[in-house]
Amino acid sequence: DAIRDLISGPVADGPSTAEGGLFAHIDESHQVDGNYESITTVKSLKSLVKQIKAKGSMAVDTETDSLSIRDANLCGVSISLATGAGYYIPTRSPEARKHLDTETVLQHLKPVLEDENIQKVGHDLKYDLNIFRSHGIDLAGPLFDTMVASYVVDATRSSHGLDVLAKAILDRNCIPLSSLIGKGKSQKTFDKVPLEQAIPYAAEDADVSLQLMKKFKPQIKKMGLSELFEEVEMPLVWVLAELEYNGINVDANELDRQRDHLQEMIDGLRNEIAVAAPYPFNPDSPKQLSAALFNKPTAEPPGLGLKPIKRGKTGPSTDQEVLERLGNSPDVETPLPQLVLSYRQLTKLVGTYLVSLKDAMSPATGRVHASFNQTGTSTGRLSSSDPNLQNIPIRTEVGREIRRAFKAPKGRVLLTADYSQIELRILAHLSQDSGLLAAFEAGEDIHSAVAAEVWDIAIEEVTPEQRDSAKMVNFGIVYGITPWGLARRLGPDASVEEASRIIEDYKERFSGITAFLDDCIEQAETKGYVETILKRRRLVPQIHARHPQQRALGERIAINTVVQGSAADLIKLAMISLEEALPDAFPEALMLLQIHDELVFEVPKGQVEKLRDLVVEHMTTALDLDVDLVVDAAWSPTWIDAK
DNA sequence: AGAAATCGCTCG
DNA sequence: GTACGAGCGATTTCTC
Repeated sequence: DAIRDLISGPVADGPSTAEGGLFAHIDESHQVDGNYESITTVKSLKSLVKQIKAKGSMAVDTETDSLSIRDANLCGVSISLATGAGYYIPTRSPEARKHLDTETVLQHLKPVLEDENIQKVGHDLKYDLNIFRSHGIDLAGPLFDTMVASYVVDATRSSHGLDVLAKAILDRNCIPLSSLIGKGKSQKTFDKVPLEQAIPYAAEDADVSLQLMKKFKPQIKKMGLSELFEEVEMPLVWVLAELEYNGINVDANELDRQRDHLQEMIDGLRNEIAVAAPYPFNPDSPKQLSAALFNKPTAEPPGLGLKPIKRGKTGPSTDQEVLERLGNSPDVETPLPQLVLSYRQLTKLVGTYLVSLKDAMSPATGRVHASFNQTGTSTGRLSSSDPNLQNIPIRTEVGREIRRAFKAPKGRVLLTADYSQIELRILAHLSQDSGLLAAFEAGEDIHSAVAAEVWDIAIEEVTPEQRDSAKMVNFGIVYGITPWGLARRLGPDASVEEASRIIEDYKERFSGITAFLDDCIEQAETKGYVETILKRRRLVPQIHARHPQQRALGERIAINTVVQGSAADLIKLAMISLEEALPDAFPEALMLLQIHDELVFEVPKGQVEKLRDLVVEHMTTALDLDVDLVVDAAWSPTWIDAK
């Protein structure tokens, strides 16, 4: 039935390009190093399936004609069962007569792919999982994802790409994909690649992944990371695949309305900027703006002669802080700083969100299917890209409006559930600081409670300013506070000495925190790495740097990674247990997004309160900490009102 | 012409 | 030059 879907269903034909032969050669330095064959008959396919069943595990990889899971067509499946060998089973190529069709191939592979007793080894399996799913195959079995394995072993690697790892760990040069499909404008899709080239390239990927697994598996075990890998990161692969497959519904008309509205205001601002400018310049260019503001009137080009406030690598900065200070300065007459601030805010919204979000909508589903990357951060957090749905505006009114375009389908609502003060609660648990634990125990407003301690006053006496300052301190502690950094954020008039005093008082009042921070640094120094609550590791080589500045960074990294990474561990556990509970309890509910301390679901309106109870329960009990976990939940047809 | 670096801004 | 962790768009600079 699912295969019939594939043929007559909504899956569109891949984009076609007319290029051919431009990159037909294979570079000599990537000599094929393995016994790689294609499988093009039912007989040999059946034989392979038999081997897979006997072996009980398989390395697998898919080739497709698109990176976007929702409109990608399968071009072939690679399988490796033994190091140095691999098979490519083409399903879509320029030489269709020479091989089996997609339906036949999947029909024969389905029993082993869906066999929960056959382990699946692969690189970035989340992608293959979704490709199979969109082709009617529900992959099953224990996973070993070599991309994630690399991440668990060393999260700070600059790349966890298969080719990069092959070079670094196996000392092997893989055939570059670009040698098959080209790059840039003339890039073609994999279905246009001749079999002669596709076979060694594709089979090699499965083989190399299998070889990497054999390196990583003992290493993970030796490092004591098997539980993190098997019980958290591998189960999470399924969850993230689900998020990406689900996508989130976006109202294109709402995006267009907002874009048109903002564009009118932008046009107006451009005119005002032109009037205020000493000479015509491009307001999108920081360099030209810098010249317009800070050049002497006699210089070329002529500027307004304002005094630079800070400088970057290439010249005076024109960032938000600088423009705000200029705008607030009584000696500055020009409206230019304020105009550019508004201009930047609006162009940011139009360019980064309104336009690109609409471009990202899948024609097949009308939804946006972002990537949730499992190996993108050094701390254990997820990241999101293509598009990034973890940085949709919320802090300003006009920005927040964008969330109005995120809309549940008819009859359904979006449910958001976010941890309250998660990093400070983690800090309280890890440090066992009596003051912080007591403050959470009492259910007090945490920033006011800290302010009361620091200034030695009753909590009722805390002024809004003191609370704001304490809030800055609380953030700062988790980031690895410095007097200079705190002073900057306390306001334009705050001195470093003042900030130092506050930090001293804080550290005295919360001595358990101080000891914890010192312990993080000491761990980094003695072991070379720090650990989160689930034993996730991050190497901190900066801790032994000779430059004091780099070393100070190492200390801040050590502190922040333990707290931020532990919070990431916690929500990952919650996601896994929720994803397990959902199909039975709420078969119509979908998990859509994770935003570091928040989860977003879509559910029929009538079920939302029951779902909220389940979500809150799983999130608050994901780990048993010495502080209570508090989760705030809200729902609405649109994201903007789910607050 | 395309890649890489820089700047600035969005989020937790 | 400075608080931690990310991704992305526009411009500018570098490289082929």
